[in-house]
Amino acid sequence: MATGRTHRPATRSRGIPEATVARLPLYLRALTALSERSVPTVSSEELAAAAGVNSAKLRKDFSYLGSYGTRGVGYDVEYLVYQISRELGLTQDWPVVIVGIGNLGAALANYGGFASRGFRVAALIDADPAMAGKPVAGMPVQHTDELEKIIEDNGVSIGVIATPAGAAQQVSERLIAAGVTSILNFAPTVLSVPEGVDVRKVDLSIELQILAFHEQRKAGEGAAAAAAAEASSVGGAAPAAAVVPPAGRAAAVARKGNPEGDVPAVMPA
Amino acid sequence: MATGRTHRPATRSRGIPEATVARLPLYLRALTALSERSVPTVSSEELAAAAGVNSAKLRKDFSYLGSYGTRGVGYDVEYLVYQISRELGLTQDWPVVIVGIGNLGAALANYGGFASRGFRVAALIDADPAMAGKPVAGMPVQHTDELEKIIEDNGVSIGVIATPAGAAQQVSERLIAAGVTSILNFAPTVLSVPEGVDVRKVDLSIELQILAFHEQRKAGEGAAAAAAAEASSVGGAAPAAAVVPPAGRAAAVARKGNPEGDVPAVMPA
DNA sequence: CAATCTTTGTGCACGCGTTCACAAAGGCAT
DNA sequence: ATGCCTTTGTGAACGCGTGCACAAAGATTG
Repeated sequence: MATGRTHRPATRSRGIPEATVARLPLYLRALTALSERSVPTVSSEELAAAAGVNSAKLRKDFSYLGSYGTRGVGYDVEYLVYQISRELGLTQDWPVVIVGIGNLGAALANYGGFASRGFRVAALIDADPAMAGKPVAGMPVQHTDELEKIIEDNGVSIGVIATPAGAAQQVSERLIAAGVTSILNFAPTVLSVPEGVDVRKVDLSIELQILAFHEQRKAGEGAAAAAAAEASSVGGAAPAAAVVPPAGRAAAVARKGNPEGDVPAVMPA
Repeated sequence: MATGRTHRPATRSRGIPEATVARLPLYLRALTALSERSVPTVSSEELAAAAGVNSAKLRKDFSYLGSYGTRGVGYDVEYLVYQISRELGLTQDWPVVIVGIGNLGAALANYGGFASRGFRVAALIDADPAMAGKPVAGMPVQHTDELEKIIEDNGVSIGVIATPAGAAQQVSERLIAAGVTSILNFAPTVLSVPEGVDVRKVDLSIELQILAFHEQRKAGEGAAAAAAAEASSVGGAAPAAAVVPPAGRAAAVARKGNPEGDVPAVMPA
């Protein structure tokens, strides 16, 4: 997965642990699938398997919601779907705006599942005047100048930022000033926002780098491990540390141009 | 951020805590920016601010790498960039394949930052025969039949799945069988993979749902809190629990069709 | 109606991650 | 050369999250 929440640990939301909240959508998805197959009840064991988690963890998670299971039987699928949906606030309508209609923004706009769970794309906004009026996903792109008006008129509280990194902070400030209090940020930047505003980040680059780290480890254990691996197992970083010249730096790394700092996680224009 | 890692807690990679690994790309980005501005050194305080974390946490993170800071001065930017890059395995070339060239897959293929940090798109793969040969991001899309050959010929170990949810599991199995050991999954499904394979998931829908949860809480605290909030503060779930009829279920929630279970986080086709 | 069997709900312990706070280290000025 | 001032590196405490393991609860069967 992507990176975790930024800023504002949100301590503990009304008694429901953050970790549990993050899993509820997972359970909901699995439950919805069961519901469509008209399965009446599920045991924690089955559902946990479907969601890819530990059954004890799942039971504990549900216990925070008030646990409506029946011992010896399991959980009522329909009822749980309702409970979780309500807890997540999915029983109401959430208008969202997408700012930055580049490659990624357009892809997001076309995302079908967007509308399904209570989320509705209220507007597509882009700073490029040439984009204004162009239909994307059956909806005309509007110019950034309209941002404030759109937010207020539609009562938007959730904004999606898919702009280049350079514009993200400013866009977030405008969104927040206009009333947005939750932001999903696809731009590769750390947004600094005031207290009370939630930001979640999705960053392809970071995900790949984390995978690369583990990938390198796997490879290192196999063959290359013997390369320079003098058993200096200080439990520390890596064996190569002793090989690297304390001054032989960035040559192989410091890449020219903008490494990726100026475009959102996904973006061409 | 998106959702966290799936399966395989990867215990603790060679002494570097997983949480630290997840932050290294963040530091690297901030350091790269400093490097481009030719800033020679940074203090943990400054860098931490740029990366949006606590300075003590940053220092501890760096201490796992072997800490190359100078007391009273700070860290050498260039050197740190190199160290982190090496630690993340970014000094080598990582060929990746993107499977599922729909809206999202295409957007990912066009992602500029992809190539910059050592990641190189080796191939674009799609199951639709009509897509075969079509150029996307200046590269011809290849048919799924070629998948195994492509993986092996290019020594690909990282795969990106951007297919509909229904195809994801099968695609992952083929990728893994062909030699892929790290997967970045954009499809809204839980992939079950064998030991040793790393999977990270990016799921727009889940992110939005988590934001909605917090958004609802914020709104609830303000006005609606008084609605049915009899001080039944059991520390449990929510006040509304007492309001919901124990049998009045899914009506408002169980949406028809496929809620979003069949398309990747972003995707039209 | 009683016994049995299944499955929930949770007390408890453990480990990771975060944060504080401070001693050690090193540069720099005098 | 000596002392001051800054900043690192880390010991220790704390809190969250996870998972085990089991008692309580209820359905089901005879």
